[in-house]
Amino acid sequence: MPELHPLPARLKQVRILKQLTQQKLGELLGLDPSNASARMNQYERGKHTPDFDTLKRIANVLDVPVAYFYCEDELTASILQAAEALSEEQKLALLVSIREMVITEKEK
Amino acid sequence: MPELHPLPARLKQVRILKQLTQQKLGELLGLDPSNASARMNQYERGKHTPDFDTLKRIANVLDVPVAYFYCEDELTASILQAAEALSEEQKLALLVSIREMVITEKEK
DNA sequence: AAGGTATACTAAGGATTTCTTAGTCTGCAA
DNA sequence: TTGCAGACTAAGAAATCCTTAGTATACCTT
Repeated sequence: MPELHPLPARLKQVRILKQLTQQKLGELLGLDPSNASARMNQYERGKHTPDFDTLKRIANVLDVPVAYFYCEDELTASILQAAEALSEEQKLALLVSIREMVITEKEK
Repeated sequence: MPELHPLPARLKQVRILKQLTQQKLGELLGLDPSNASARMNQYERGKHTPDFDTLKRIANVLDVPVAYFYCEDELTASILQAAEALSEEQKLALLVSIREMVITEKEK
């Protein structure tokens, strides 16, 4: 099994949502305009994987956390993205409530 | 700025928590025992970054989601790890409640 | 229909990074 | 002080990514 990387699908989805072309997105990251399209296409088709620095810039431009591109299920990806907007305090409260949910489920 | 990769710190933390040596963890992933220690050390010191397949096997052995290694703050990493134990239904409920939290915060 | 344009996509080689090998270094216990 | 476990590293071999130079596809416009 060659384990499928979640990045290509997530990248495409968010890029389309933000109405950017592969070329334009690449330029916004600061890639050389002469190869921005080629590189972004390679990432989006899963041909190659960006290094962390590039990944971070992609995440910044698309306004999602870096970890978003590594979420293996859709729902977890959405949770992560939504949680980004929370304050530290709210995140802590969230963590506590998730742990309660887990305990509650076990008791069933 | 060379953007710091979150993986080294997270990897070390979970490995220690599970009381594994770099060598032993590498072997559990299926790395060649003759270089398991060297490779795990390189990942943990941030000298090199594992490819997705290796990352996935590390995540499996340590029982955390792959995205955990890409979370840039501690709290978000914990949220992600905790959320793993939830059912699809519970995740959906969680997503809804996060979105409510965001709206509530805005109203202040 | 033909030509133009925008976007997506790709092969191939040079550039860069990782993996393997063969160790050294550090701390601690006998 | 010797031995051992665990952490760590340099350097070359091997693998992967980046750059170049395009082709492919869909959709307009004339």
